[in-house]
Amino acid sequence: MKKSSAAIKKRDKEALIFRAALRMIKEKGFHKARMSDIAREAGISYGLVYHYFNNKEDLFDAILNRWWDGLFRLLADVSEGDYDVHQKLSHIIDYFLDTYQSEPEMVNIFITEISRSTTNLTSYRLDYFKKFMALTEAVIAEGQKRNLLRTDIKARYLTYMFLGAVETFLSTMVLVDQKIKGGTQKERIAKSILEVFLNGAKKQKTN
Amino acid sequence: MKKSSAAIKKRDKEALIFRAALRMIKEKGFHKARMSDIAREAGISYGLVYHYFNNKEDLFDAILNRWWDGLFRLLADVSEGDYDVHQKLSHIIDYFLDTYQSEPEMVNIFITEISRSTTNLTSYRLDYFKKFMALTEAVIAEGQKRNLLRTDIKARYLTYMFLGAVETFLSTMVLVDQKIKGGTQKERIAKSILEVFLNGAKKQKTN
Amino acid sequence: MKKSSAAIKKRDKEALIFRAALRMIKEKGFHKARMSDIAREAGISYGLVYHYFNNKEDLFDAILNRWWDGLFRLLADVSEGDYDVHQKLSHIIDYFLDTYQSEPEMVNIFITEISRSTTNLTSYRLDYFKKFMALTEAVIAEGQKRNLLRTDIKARYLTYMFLGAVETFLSTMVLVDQKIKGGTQKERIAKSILEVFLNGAKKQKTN
Amino acid sequence: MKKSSAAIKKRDKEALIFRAALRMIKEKGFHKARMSDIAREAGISYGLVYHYFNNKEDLFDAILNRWWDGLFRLLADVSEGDYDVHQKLSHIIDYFLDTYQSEPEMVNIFITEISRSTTNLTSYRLDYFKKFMALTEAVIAEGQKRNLLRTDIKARYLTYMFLGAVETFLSTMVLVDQKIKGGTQKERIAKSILEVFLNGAKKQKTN
DNA sequence: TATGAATGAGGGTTCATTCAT
DNA sequence: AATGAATGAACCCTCATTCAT
Repeated sequence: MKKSSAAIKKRDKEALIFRAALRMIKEKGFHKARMSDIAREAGISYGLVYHYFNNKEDLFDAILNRWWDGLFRLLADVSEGDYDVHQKLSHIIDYFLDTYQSEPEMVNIFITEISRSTTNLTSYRLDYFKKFMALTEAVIAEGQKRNLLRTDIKARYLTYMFLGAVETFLSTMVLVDQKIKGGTQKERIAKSILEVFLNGAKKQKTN
Repeated sequence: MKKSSAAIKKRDKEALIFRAALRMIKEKGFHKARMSDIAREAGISYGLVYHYFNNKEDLFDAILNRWWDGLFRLLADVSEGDYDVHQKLSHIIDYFLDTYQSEPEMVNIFITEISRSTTNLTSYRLDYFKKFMALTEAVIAEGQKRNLLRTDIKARYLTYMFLGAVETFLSTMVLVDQKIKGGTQKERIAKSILEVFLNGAKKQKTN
Repeated sequence: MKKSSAAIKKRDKEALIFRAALRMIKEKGFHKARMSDIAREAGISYGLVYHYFNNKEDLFDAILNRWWDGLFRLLADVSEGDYDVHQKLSHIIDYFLDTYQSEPEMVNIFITEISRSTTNLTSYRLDYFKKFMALTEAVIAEGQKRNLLRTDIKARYLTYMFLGAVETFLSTMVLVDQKIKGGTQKERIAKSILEVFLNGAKKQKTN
Repeated sequence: MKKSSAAIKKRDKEALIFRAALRMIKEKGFHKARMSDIAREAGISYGLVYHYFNNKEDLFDAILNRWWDGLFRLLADVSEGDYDVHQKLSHIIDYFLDTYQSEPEMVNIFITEISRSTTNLTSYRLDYFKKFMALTEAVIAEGQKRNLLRTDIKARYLTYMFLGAVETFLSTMVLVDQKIKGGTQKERIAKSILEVFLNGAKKQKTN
């Protein structure tokens, strides 16, 4: 009992620091977030952070791993599931928007420090990114094979279009620190992204 | 005469430092690019940088201003010009892709340090970003008014879709340091973006 | 009974830590040997070290005391014993070489951290060193008085010569972490030291 | 002119820091001597030390290199010179004693941080030490070959005896921070070392 | 203009020591 | 006795910025 309760405590403190790091890195960016900021935010002493994480880089990696783990799990679920492309893409969109609601800092960091930052980009981090692109591209390509998506445009390009749309919605919300108000707004955004991606922005003549 | 030639010299040296800063910030990011790196890259002593720019922040602002100036000029030209939406959007896409070809560092910095970075974001920098969004949105909204774009989706959302596509194409190229090979590839990318944005990714039944 | 068995246990744990400290200090030096290293080496938690030793300095002192105690006991035995100088010096040499065989860490620490280190030198530690020198000098001086050693050179200088030889043999072995292989090598070394110290390095004419 | 005078200034400041480092490392040892101590001792600001030396380790290496350079030069001179063994050994002794008079900190550091410290011992530093031993041994071995030194004891052991004597004289002086008073004391010490090393400590019967 | 020496405020990390359990 | 979480004072090093020349 003692051991497991201590283990739980250890986990808790780790999570405490983890969340404080999320907040501070979101607020100041990885570079400007000082270890002392994180410690203060977590309400603990300076040195204790180093009890739980080897160094700043490791703490950052822990955050990245959590992000990628969640995303890859979702992509695996989606890939394996028996959905058509529209549903799969819909799930992906939902995942991003849901995560943005439940863990805005996480998404913020993904957008600002991972998705677009060459600065923090070590090669293995780039690999994660490529894997993410590739998995999404696989979904798109499968849609093309099943004749659900146009084939006159490379799957890769369609992927850019799709993820670009998702990211920019998120980016803008991140940039202005916008909150998604309730489920309705989220659904409207999700629907818009999917709609335009699938059917385009052009006014149909027959409308 | 002397004066003006001195002025030209001053301009030249300023430009020299400016370009060196572009390269270094692209390579290392704003935070990790040291003033001494920039000076070395420019082939001058690092004290001299301070003759031409008050400090690192100012140097960065100079870069941002040049970027925004170019972009706003383009948007102004496009807005005032007598084009339909498709052409206007096409011009915007071309501007980004052309600039990426002629000044890849500039676009790189826009993507990594401006577009997505909350870290470097002072409020006046955010204002520039909002203005950029607003101008693009105006183009889109005008397209809706002229019945060329669907109206069941907010102009803002369509704007996100459009810019998201552009940005993600650029981002990916930036991320892997990809060069655009010749005009054909550029045209194919431009066409893809516009095509999908306007007509969607869905395979048409009657095709 | 309980008490004494507890006392024995206490002694045991103390000895455990002591030996671990010996090994780690030998390996890393006093400064670089962390309390946590010592605890890990001893197989206990690092808080526990502080139950047995007040602090790192005290732990170090415990080591020094053990060293000096052994050495002073030997010197006392030798001084009081009814040996001639040659035998006395021979015993001193043997003591060092024997200890190097049985407790190489101890000798290592003596050489690297005590004998030559002004860094770890508090004044009372210097006193020990002076006492050691003085006791050895007494042996030498007695040899001079008994007309067994030359008197045209100060006893102090002869002492330096003698101890210098012993120390350098040990130092070199310590430096390259050399093991003394068997009793023969030890005897040869001991003989060499004594021989050269007493009779010099010069080739005798009559040889 | 300007350049060379600047170069001289640079050298001067470097030497200033070098000497301050010598003093502080002598006083506190390499580990306890802080970079800030050295800067203060040199009368300059903290960061300037890093203008002249990359880091603490480099500063230490600069000291070591100066020491070994001097010593190896002496040994080369001695080896190549047309002296007999006695004179050669005499020159080596003189070098140590002279250096101790002119640069006591240097010798102190050699004794405390190099000669006996396994802590600061990287492999290339050990190599220097071995080279030093080997060069001295070569002198001794040559003496044996020319029938000037006894051959019944390994050259290596004789070398230990010789260097041990020198080092212990120096060590003791270093330990008690003793100054060599004038040339006479130095000569007496030098004579004692050589005398005892060559002819031994034993009282000659025929005296 | 131009140089690069000089400054010093940080910030990351280590580790002896204390303390609650 | 025993654990290891918690603390925080040091200490190394970086780098934007200033300044004498």
